[in-house]
Order: sequence, then C-alpha cells, then structure tokens
Amino acid sequence: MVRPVGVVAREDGDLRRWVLHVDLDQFIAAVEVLRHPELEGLPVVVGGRGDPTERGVVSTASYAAREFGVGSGMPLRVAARKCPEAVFLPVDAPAYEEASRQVMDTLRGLTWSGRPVVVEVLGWDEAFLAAGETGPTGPGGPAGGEAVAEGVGGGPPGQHDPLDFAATIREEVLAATGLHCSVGIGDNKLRAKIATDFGKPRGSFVLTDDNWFEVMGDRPTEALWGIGRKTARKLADLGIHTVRELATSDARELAASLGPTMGPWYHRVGRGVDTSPVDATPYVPRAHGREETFQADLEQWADVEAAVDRLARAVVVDIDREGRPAQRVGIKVRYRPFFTVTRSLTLPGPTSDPDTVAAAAVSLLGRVERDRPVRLLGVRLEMTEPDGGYPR
DNA sequence: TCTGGGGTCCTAGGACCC
DNA sequence: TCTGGGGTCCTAGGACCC
Repeated sequence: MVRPVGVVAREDGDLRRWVLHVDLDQFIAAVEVLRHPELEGLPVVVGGRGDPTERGVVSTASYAAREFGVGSGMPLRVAARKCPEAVFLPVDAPAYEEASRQVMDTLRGLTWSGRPVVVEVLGWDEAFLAAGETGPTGPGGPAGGEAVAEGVGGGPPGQHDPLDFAATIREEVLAATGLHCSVGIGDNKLRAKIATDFGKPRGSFVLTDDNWFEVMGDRPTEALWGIGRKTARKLADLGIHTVRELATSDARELAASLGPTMGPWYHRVGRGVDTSPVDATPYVPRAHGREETFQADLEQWADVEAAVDRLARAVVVDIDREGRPAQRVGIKVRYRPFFTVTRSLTLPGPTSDPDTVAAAAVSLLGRVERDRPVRLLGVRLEMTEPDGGYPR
C-alpha cells in the first residue's frame, strides 16, 4: 500500500511530514575498533582477507585512514600505498551482522511522541524511520503493518521536533551498541537519505522542499541518490550538470534518451520528489549468488569447471536456507584483464538438487570463450517467488 | 589506482504466438 | 511472398547501491 509522505498535515504535530535516515559512522571500522579498543583513533582499513598485497578492495576505512585518501572501493594495494602504517583487517561479516541486528533492534524499540516507529532496514548500517500508526486508519485498515502502538494516549507527549528525536536516536544507539551514527531528516526518504551526508559525523541535518535548491541546486547530479558516474556523464552530454539543471530539464527529452521509466524518475530525483513509503515489511531475496576473484587467474579450463561446480553447490546451500528452489541459473566469467560476460538459463522446472544445478551451471560454460585466463567466476540462482508473491 | 562480493532493477533484441 | 501490431518470455548487459 502506498502511503504518501510529506503532504498530509495532521493535528498531532505533523509527525507524518518527517522521515529520518539513520546511518552508522564508519560502521565496519567502528565495529572492529569496539573489539580492538587499542585501534581507537588509528588508521584502520577493513577489506578482503586483510592482506594488502592481495586482490581485494576497501570495505570501510576509519576517519583517520580517510585523511590519507583511503576510501571505500579502493584496491587494498592502493590503500597500502597511500597509508602504509594503516592496520589492515579482514572482513568479518557475521560480526557486522550481529552489530547490525543490535542497532536495528534498538531503532525498532523507539517511540516518537508515543507512537511506534516504522523501521525500514537498508543494509547493515542504514535504516529509514517514520512515525507509525497508532491504530486503524480508516476504510483501508491499518497502514503500518507491523507497527502497533503500545501506550496510546497513556504516555508523555514526547518530542515533536525531529531534531530532538534525531538526538535521542544517536544517544540510544550509542548507549546500546557503543556505535555512533548520523541522522538525516527529510520530508521524504530521498531527502532524508541525502541529508545524512551533511550531518556526518555524529550529527543531523534537515533537508526539505524549503531548502532543497539552496542546499542541492548547484551540486553535481552525481550527488543524488541513484545517479552514478555513468548516468551523470549521459546527463552532461545533454547539457545537464547540476541538480538545478536536472530539475528544470525537459522530462520528455530525458525519457527519450534515458528510457521511459528512468528518464522521468531522474527528473523527479532532481526536484527531490519521492512518494515512496517507509516500509517495515521484511526483505525477501529474489536471488542468491556467490562469486570469487582468484588471487591468480585460472589458466586451466578444468579448474574453471571445478570452481563453477563448487560455487553452484555453495549457492544451493544458501537457497536451501531460504526454503525455495531455483528456477534460473546464471554464471559470470571475468577474464583477464577485466572483461566480464554473463550467461543464464531457465531450468526445465524448479529444483534444489545440487547435481542438477551444478550441471546446469557448468553447461553454461559451454557458451563462453575458454581460451583466455579467468580472473573471477560467479554463480547466481534465481529462486521461485515465495507464496503470495514478493512484498510491495 | 587496477579494479570485492552481495544484491536490485531497467533496457533491448529476438523468439514465438495470436 | 516483400509481409502489421501487440503481448510475453528469454537472455545479455548495464547501472546502481551498500
């Protein structure tokens, strides 16, 4: 159900106007510092297997490391050159998942002016928050889904100012987890998300229709959520460089050159327009995959086939946990130096049989070139839709 | 600089069918 | 023979995000 945000004025202090975006500061590095307190304040780089001589990239760098120019996505070898004294640590996903769970549980336990908070989790270290419903909302029934108020009318009036609530969020998350976060405040999700960057670290920022162009108008289109390097370049080719230019561009021209769906969407993003609701519905994955970059390129085709077989069986274990069979199988092959192809097929019928899936994955190798060194292999399984389809 | 691993969604062309 | 228009499925690739 689509719940418009940012248009409905209400008697209760206009809570529905606000969306908050919570983003943990240097999350992965911060989790590592929590369990290695002696690293506090030092340049810490987390990525790959923690060996800066290996192939791999930076997942997160601490603020001290960032001062040396180290940043996310940078090859570990480059990070080591920029900051040789940095402490390099391997990625430990289970540790971050556990810390994330604590953070999200803390957020879900918050109330705002006596209302439960709706929490939409975006990843390990991000979530959108909005004030939830306190009861049935009319003919359509409850709109909040999971969210049900606890002490309707019984509690103290609480805070209506979103900046006060943002401060509460930061305090509660710090007290519960030892982690610092920043909070973006907006009149929709898009603006809240972008606002967070201006609040970092350990702060808040408010971005609404009132100050959108003042804050964003002269920034490059790439500053927008959903516009990356490639799209920014395409826009530049159309003479669109800034957020203001995007906002005042011709929507039909955008549709013609960027697609009937994406064109108009970029136009809305340029104006800061977003009507999507904060939705606490648990995430249901469409697919699972595993891929591996080899420290040394594979030169023997038998090694390539063995690796695809192994990856396919590993992903079958992953989808088994989901309890849904595979209906499509895809492989990814990245050759030296960095050229990638994908191949995929629809299975004759849904299956979770490891032999069948592995055989299908290996068979796809018959559709790619086999006479060049292989840098990466991946296998991906698309699952059948869950009963009742996907949420939203 | 020499480029991870986990995902999502959109586009476009061809096959196939009516 | 000189051949429309639309819908759906399959496949490959691209872009983006965390």
